[in-house]
Amino acid sequence: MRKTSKLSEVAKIAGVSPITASRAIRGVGYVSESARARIMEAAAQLNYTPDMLARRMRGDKSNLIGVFVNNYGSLVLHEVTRAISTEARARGYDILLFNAERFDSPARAGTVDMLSKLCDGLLLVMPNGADGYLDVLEQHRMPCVLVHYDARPVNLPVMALENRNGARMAVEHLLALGHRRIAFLAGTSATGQSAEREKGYKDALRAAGIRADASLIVGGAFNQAAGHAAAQQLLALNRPPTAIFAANDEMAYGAIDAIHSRGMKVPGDISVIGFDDIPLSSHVFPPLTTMRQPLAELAARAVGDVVTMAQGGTVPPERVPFAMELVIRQSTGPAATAGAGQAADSAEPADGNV
Amino acid sequence: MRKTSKLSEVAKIAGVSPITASRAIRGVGYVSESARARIMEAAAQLNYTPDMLARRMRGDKSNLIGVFVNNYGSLVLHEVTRAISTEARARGYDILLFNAERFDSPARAGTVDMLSKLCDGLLLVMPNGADGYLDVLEQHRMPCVLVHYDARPVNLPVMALENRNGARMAVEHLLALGHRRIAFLAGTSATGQSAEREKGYKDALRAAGIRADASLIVGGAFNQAAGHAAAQQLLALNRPPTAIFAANDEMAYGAIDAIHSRGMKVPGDISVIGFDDIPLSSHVFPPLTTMRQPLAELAARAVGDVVTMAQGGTVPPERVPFAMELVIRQSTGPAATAGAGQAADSAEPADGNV
DNA sequence: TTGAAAGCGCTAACAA
DNA sequence: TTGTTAGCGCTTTCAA
Repeated sequence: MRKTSKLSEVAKIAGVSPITASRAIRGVGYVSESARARIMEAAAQLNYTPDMLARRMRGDKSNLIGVFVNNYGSLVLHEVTRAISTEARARGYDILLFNAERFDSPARAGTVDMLSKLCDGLLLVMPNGADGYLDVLEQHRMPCVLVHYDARPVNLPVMALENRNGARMAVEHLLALGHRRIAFLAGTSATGQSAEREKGYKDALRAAGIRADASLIVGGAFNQAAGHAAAQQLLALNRPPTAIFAANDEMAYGAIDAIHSRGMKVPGDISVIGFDDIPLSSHVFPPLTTMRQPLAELAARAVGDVVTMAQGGTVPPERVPFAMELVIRQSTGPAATAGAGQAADSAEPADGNV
Repeated sequence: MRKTSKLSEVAKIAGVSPITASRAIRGVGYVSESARARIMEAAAQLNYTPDMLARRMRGDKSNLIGVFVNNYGSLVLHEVTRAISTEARARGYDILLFNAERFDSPARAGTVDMLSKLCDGLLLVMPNGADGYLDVLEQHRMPCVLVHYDARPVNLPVMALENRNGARMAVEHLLALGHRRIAFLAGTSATGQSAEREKGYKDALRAAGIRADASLIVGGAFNQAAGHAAAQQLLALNRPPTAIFAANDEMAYGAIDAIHSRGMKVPGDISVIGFDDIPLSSHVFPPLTTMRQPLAELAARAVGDVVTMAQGGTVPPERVPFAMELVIRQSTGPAATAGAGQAADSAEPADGNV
């Protein structure tokens, strides 16, 4: 029993031809009761399972949705994937997660190609706008939806956060607290999301009559280490900011660490606001004020759309925007006096987190 | 160019037979220089990529390692997967992540089967000991390694944490701080890990001459919600514990929340220690004391072993143990007085987290 | 140096 | 109701 049994073996035992066995097993077409019984018994005895690879090579459905990502490490990505997975299973599809780093890299080309053949549809999560694979996909008739993408237009359905508007809301929250020197911690440029968030940041400053200060925009990657490094750089300025808007929650964590390790307090000395609202943000210290993304709705729509396409339906290649919501916790507070160079007064850590 | 081009098309353009084209493209066997040149040009022109599905159906390598998991949601799992991914790529393999919930569920059977055919090797992360698929794998000659599994013996290589010993160390830390009423927050029974940790918990108590109190062992799942619920139950006891050992970090977070929302302090009123040391544990409040697992080494060994098997080597079907290390942060402190029913004195929150 | 035949496991289309 | 033929895209004999 070490090797998988094949249809022809089942057929031989049942004393029929392979195609008859195939029919019986799939429950398609005419098969006499007696033959069916014999076949099913033989199949059970041999522990037969159809070879989906072979089926798929013929062009049949696999009921699999490929989720292509560029970075296993990210926590937001983890949340997005989880939401997608839940949604897909609810619709009878399973998820195959593949980390390509870059879909058009020659080393992955074959695999990417194979997986797109294997899967009924594809979800590209946070794809790199510079990735040539996007163009390939436009041309293929492969059902495909982009998620968390806000870069150059692509002729495919795109689920995008309202990055610009959300960022603007975040900065407006800071402005309302009296902050004037507000820094922006930028992420990577890959998906275009960071650039949009930066635009929103500038929108808010402009509307408040504040000139953007180039030295207050730093960053480089959507992770903790980058947030930490960027915050350190900001804290070393002659006139450090009194508030920081991080392009995502993970960067915010890093910034908070950097502030703490300088002996300063959040939000007493510096306020920090993030973006995404991953579940952990209510558990870090201090609980993070951030912009929440409607993860469940976004995943539902994304999966719904690929499934529709996979089943032959049509989905317009439009950008579908999802609104962000401000979640106020305890990492933001009123602006202190002027420059927050030295540890000033400590503020209200408030009560425990839920 | 919408459909993928096939070898026969390349061959036709180059004016050779498919098999010759195949040879040229794979760089195998004799092909005249002129033919080779024509073929390569045709391939480039058609943007040809070999169909790995077809190749694989003939039994060729895919350079893919399938990682089967039961639960996308878990944070530990996320860390494990990330480590595995890094390690695999370093060895020239890519990872295909599949969430089966239960590998032997009839609904997944076909997919699981196909994926095991598709991949050169399999890594089962935190598999369910009750899963019949484990038996199937024993019989297949499929290269396969279990990771984070500590249940019934299986005739396959298993990477296992020193769950029992690690748990004992955790509880000993609590004992050394003067705690006598120590609770255990159990996880799910699926992988056997929780049961082993519970044994270690009892070992430590026994060695300290303390009788285990059944009412102090509660739990049910390896997540925050379960930790929260379990802690609430403990806090409602007539004589609540002064310290809690959670079967993993996520449960510990939940427990800390429950304690906080009762208006009590950690570790002032109750100490909490976790298990795993996921990166976030140094960022929660208070920074979590926990047992660190040697993630990188474990992943390296796991991947190394499947790869060895995939390449024809042999790996003994042994349990490979990995030692845990106590990481003391700020969620554990000296036991207060007797019963910690009411909020007693607040303790040392110490300085900021790194 | 090249190609024809055969087959991986399965099933649609077309007989019988 | 059952079976034969043919083919998905590729590559390993074996022969030319």
